[in-house]
Amino acid sequence: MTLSTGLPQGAVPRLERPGPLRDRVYEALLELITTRALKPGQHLVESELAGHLGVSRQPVREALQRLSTEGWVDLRPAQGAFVHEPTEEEADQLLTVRTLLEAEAARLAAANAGAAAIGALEDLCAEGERAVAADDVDAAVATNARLHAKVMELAGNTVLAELAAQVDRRVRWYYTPVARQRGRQSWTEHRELIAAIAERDEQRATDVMRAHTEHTRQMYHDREK
Amino acid sequence: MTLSTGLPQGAVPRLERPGPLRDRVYEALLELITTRALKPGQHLVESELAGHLGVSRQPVREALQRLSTEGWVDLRPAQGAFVHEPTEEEADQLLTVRTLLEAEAARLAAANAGAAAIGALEDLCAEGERAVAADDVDAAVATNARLHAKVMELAGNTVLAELAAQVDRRVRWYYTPVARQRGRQSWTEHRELIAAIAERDEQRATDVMRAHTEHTRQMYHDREK
DNA sequence: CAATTGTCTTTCGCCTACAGTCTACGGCGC
DNA sequence: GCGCCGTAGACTGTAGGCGAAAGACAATTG
Repeated sequence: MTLSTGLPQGAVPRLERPGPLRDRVYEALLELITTRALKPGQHLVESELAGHLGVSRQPVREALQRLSTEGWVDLRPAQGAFVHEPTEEEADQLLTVRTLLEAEAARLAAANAGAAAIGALEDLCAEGERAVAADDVDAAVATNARLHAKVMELAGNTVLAELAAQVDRRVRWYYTPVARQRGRQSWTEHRELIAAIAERDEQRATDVMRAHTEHTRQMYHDREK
Repeated sequence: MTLSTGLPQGAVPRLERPGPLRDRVYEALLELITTRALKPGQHLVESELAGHLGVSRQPVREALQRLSTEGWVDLRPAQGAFVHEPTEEEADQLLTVRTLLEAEAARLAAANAGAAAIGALEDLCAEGERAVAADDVDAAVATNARLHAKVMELAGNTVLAELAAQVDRRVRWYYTPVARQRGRQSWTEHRELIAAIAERDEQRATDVMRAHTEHTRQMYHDREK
């Protein structure tokens, strides 16, 4: 389809605006937290962050509040923001929820997936296996995230996807030390999941995904032994 | 136990502070939205709201952003906040997620519940049945919410509870016209649920809760026919 | 020496002011 | 009469400032 100008639809890159400052601050802070540059329990002072990022306090405040609602920081009244400190119990609860959401996504994906989608999944899986074979842990982790995201996309449930995205991100934060260790087995499980989806076997897809995330939990509990 | 002043511990009601202004604005706006005083699609102008509530724009902005992350309003850049407009598809997706979360809560509740807790559930159920018998729809709806909240509490998973609370609230918003109609059958299902929990039958508790919320969905789809 | 109290610093919560951007409307040319 | 452009208004986005509450520390008193 073309516009009245004769230009193809997506040709003009909509001249990217910097976008709302608060969003960029949000992403910057989230990056700092997930990378452990800001440590759990640390007191985040608005004026410091503002100065450090070269903006005013207002966008920082708004970013912090959003981070608070999403569970990344705790906002103690009249005292400020502190990077949230994960507890054993919370990590476990998060993983329970994640298992639930991902399993449902797998089920829906199995119900909805078309041939093209399954091909895309297999491509991602192959990419991940290559990364593992090459001992490129970062690439493997990244591809893992993309694979799960793709499954979620195939589920076709926006609400579910948004919840899962948040939960997933936090789970990854808690479990980063663990995740790096269990690269290999993870991908054989992925293969099985894709097979189940390809066969449109909802029950099996659910079970496989449930087992998959449960393995992560087991790994976590066995971690420092 | 007494303090050195001789005052009993809980006697001083900790003199409740008005709490952060942004939170009160948040609750006020949420109330206005859920009661339909602010209609879906309506443009919310910060300065208007601020003037109307007798505060400055800042707390209003912060409240709006929080409402945005929780899906109550849509925040279009450089244009402002608009009350979110529910779609068929979204309502359905939300209900799917709710089913999922509530079913899991029921399962966990069945696994954890003690005798005292089950008694509390039965009390709530009786209260609800009385409300239905008296045709007090508002009380029945309120008790319904408390019952579900109690089950969620028994599940003992904070993360799950928080997610469910948000989803539940939005579902109630979408389905308020429907919910009022299906008072009676709802409570017989509640009885069944409590029985399953009392017997610590996780599978049955899950199934009952799933069927329970699924009935709500059916009712919704049949609504305007 | 311990408990308490007064003060002091730090930081937040909120308000006001200014700049940027989008929308709507009226005038102008075709 | 129709469409385009320019301008004005309105609202949001960002910045900076003031008052107040919470915590820390030291001086004081029993």
